[in-house]
Amino acid sequence: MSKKEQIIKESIRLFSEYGYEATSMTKIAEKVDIKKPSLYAHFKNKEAIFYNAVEQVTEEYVDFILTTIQKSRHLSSKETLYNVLHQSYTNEYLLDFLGEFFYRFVLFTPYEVADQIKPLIKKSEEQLESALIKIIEEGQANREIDPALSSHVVLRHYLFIFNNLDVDVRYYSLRGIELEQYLNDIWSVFWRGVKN
Amino acid sequence: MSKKEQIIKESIRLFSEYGYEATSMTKIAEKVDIKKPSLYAHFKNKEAIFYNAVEQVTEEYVDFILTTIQKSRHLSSKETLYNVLHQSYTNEYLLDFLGEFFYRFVLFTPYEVADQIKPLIKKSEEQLESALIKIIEEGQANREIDPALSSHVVLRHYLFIFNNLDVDVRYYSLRGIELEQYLNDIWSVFWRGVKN
DNA sequence: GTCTATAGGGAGATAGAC
DNA sequence: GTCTATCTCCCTATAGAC
Repeated sequence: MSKKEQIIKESIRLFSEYGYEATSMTKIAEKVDIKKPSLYAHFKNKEAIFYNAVEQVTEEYVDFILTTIQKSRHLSSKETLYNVLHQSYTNEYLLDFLGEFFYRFVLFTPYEVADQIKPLIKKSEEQLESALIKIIEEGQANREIDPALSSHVVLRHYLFIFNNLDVDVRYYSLRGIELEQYLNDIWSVFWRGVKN
Repeated sequence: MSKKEQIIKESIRLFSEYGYEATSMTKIAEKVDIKKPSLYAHFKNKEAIFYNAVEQVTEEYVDFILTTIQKSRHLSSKETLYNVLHQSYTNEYLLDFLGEFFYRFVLFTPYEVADQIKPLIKKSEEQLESALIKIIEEGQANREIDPALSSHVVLRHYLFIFNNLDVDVRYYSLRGIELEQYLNDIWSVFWRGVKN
């Protein structure tokens, strides 16, 4: 792994744990075992490191979800929707590094870099939404999901769960069986609420 | 309003907008029209200001919810649960100042002050949960809510909505009719999912 | 309680040798 | 690309006069 890649990798961890302001260039340099000024040979400034970190995280995040959807293509809409949730929350790398970072900065974007990173996040959202709405509409065509419901209402609640489970998982430090139970509780009410 | 109260009031706004680290003592001092060192006549340090801010926000937040529940006592469980959500998200003060602050620091507590403020937040959660579980169990006794569901599963989904709507409202900048629509979409799937 | 002045430290960033 | 040395700025916090 090149120094540049190492810097991104370690900065993702630091930014997620401490936040943007509280992550100093010195700390990043220590993690990749160089001195602070050497960072500037790889990136123009701290904002550039952050931008590259966001870019990598959103790409990996979207890739993971789209791949999971692909793999579930032969299953019912119910199973696909459940799998996407389940896989997202039982994959440790996704949960511990990408997810932590993604949600911290989606929710509370540092002022100085907001303009730069908002387009990156918006793009990732659009990719996910267009993949999910297809599955929901297929489910309605199959009569798995109540066709009387607007597909956008179903998508809205699903995305609501998808996005915010992350918040709860982190907040309550849910792992293993507890996480599984939590996911199933939330899912069961959702599915009762949309099934045909 | 005393200077001390002014400091808390303005610091709540600043902390919510910029976060803990990015809110400096100088900015707080400017907002209350004194010089930075004068702040130290009122509070020991920045952490103390933050602690007092959290304390005030959690108290006002819980008070508001418990009062709303009280006022809805003569209504059905369905109406009470809906009202609590609706009132919380159509009250501007709650949404713009208390909510913004509360969720920012519930989700991403600054390292240095985490140990101090976590008990404050935990207490507020417990107060809300014990009030809500009563309403849900009443609803099951009345046959409004499916008694076959565990009341804790219902509470979990309700709290999930209650807590995380805030995240979405802020993220999508939902206001007025859009917010109303969003709330109703989420509510409709939830109620379909728990009703008898 | 409020001020001016300042200590002391850490931040981001740059210059220039190797 | 990496380093040492350093600049400049802003931070929290304190000393001490009024």
